[in-house]
Amino acid sequence: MRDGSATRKKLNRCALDLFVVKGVSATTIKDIATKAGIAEGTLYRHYTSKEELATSLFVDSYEKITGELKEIAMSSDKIAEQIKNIVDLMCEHFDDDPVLFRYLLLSQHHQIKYLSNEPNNAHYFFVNILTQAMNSGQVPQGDPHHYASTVMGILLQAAVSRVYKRINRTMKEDATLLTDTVFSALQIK
Amino acid sequence: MRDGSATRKKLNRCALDLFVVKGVSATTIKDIATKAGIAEGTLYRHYTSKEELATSLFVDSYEKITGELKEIAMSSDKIAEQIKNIVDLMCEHFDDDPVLFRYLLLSQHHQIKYLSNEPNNAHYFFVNILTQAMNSGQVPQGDPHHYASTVMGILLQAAVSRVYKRINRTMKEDATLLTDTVFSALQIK
Amino acid sequence: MRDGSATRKKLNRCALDLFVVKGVSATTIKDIATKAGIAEGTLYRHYTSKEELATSLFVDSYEKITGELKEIAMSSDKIAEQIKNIVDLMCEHFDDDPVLFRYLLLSQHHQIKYLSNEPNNAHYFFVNILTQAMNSGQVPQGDPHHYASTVMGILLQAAVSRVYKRINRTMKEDATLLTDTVFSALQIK
Amino acid sequence: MRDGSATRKKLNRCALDLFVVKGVSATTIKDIATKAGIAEGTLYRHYTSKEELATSLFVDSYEKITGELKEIAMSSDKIAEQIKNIVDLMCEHFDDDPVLFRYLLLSQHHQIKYLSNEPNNAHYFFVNILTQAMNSGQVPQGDPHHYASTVMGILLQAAVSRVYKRINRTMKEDATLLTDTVFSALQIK
DNA sequence: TATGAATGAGTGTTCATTCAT
DNA sequence: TATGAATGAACACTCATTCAT
Repeated sequence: MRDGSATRKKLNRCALDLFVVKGVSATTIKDIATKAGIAEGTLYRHYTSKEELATSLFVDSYEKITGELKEIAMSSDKIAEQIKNIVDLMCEHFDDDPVLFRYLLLSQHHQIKYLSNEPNNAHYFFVNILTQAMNSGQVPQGDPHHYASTVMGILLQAAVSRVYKRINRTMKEDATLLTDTVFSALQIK
Repeated sequence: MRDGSATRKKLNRCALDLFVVKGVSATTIKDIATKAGIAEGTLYRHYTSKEELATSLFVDSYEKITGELKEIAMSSDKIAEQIKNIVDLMCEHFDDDPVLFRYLLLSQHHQIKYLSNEPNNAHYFFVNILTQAMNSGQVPQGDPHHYASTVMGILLQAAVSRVYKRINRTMKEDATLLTDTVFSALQIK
Repeated sequence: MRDGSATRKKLNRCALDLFVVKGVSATTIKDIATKAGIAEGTLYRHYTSKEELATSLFVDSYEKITGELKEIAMSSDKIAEQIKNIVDLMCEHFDDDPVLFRYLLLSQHHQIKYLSNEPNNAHYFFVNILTQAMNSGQVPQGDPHHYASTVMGILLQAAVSRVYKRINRTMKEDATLLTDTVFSALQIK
Repeated sequence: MRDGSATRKKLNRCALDLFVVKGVSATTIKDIATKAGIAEGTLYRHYTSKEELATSLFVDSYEKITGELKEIAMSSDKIAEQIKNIVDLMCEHFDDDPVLFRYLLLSQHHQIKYLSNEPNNAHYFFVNILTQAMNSGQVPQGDPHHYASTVMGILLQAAVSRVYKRINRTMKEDATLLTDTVFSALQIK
């Protein structure tokens, strides 16, 4: 499979680029094959359908990131540290591959049903660590879902603002600013 | 039925419902016609194409809301009042027609190019009022784009959290909470 | 039927113009109605279908002209006079309404089956008078179908050449020239 | 079947047959596909649209014939020889593929705009050689457009008469007769 | 593994025709 | 007689998928 893995890599990247720009259903197999420089039939050596390709791109990355988030959560029990580390992680991921990040944002509504464990998503992850932080008095009492929604909103919209070039700094450059904004919003410290 | 205005209303509502659930390109004319109880050809008496229907639904509502935002901005020069009124307005819109609101959220990435005036969108609206507030010392110095992104993130994600039933209160019920969260995030007052 | 006859006249003329430019099947009811300034449904007060309209326009004029040709044939038994009169008649018709004439030319292949009497068409008309002329020694012996084809070819192509502006004189202006050309081709006189 | 050239050939022939009998716009993709024993989508592997197919069938053959006419024109400067060769060529083409010839006749009015060089058509070809012949005294003075129209009319109507079975001899059988008729009409020799 | 011609169900759209007004 | 909104069958065309090579 020396040959196949290079083809698959090119395939994944080209599909991703097109999915982000045109959307999954508006992207055709022909589009992908042409851009990747392969024949249309070749795609079916790697995926059983376009849908499987789209889902695979989403699930693989989403679960990888979610896994990293969980590790971070367990590395500390101070909410300030946890949030700082999460913000750093997301900034790194966004700067590393903004197209992939954007795909995850755009696809979530349609793909989320394919996750191995639905409530295992980012929102519930934040609910968990914020509930713990509330219980240990690090965050004022309140609805943990409202808090989780607030954190995610601030971070995701920061990414969206970069996609639309409303903000031209990297995420990493604003990591501290974002962390502080989340702290303020949640009245931490 | 001499004039087709009732037909058009039914058409718009059914199309909207389907677009939100399945996405625009996955929704077929047949889907819409069947749900609206009209013939497929009838759609074309009202819109020249499915695309025009999708765009029209977006642009009409988006520009209506943007217009209301502008009025609010001019009704006061105190940022706290402005934000309170904006939050109230968005809460009302969401509760009034969550499906429409969700459509606006989902479509923005593909439809935004059809707006009569692109930088006339919500992000730039917030940039403007926050810049004024910064100049008059009501908000600490900082990047107005970061502030705008933060406000939008908090409000939009609050809507998203309701769409996914992570939060089951109405937006209106949380209007004060949301206003306060925005104030905290921006260190107002 | 004071009102109806004016509508019908406008209808006929607009349909004719469009049929000639775009062809019958490429012309839509909407095209015709718009150009004639009437509603789409109104057409069906006058004709049962688009096909009937197209056929009616063809048959009415074609049979009128064929009738006139027959009268000419009986008005003399000298082939030179007959041909001169026929050429004059066709020149007049063409100059009077080139669009109608062109419609007859273009439609003949598809409409000819609707004529009340198929072999009653122009070709067989010429065959008849030329056979008579051959029998009375006014034209050299030969295949009357070849002669008929030759006469029609010369006259019809003269019309075609005007349609395409390759010749800008009226047909009438060339009536004598055309008559003489036919005489030469058939070795009359 | 690795290459689609056999499919394309069958496609072209079946489309041609149908276009001639029913007209281009009345012929459906389904008609063509069924007759050719292929799937509807297959047509689009060879042509981008029905229109392109229709135009391609016309232009390819028309320009091939025009090219041959030009060669003939240069092979001699005696108008009698030129005309004899042209008539022979057209007779051969007609007898070889009457359906194609008929398609060229029927389509010319709508397709002529797609020719690479409009005045490069048969009419202007005749104008050119007849003008030369007039200048060298081989043909009496006169309007070359009238002469060209006459030649084309005689030849094309001879073909039409065969299409409608008014004349049942092949064109080739009448080649000499047609040549002589043209000579008479133009008063050559 | 890779190809790309072929497939055919399904799509958006058209348009002749109907009918309540 | 005239209207024009509504119809729905039919159309041109698309595209995910298959399969012989």
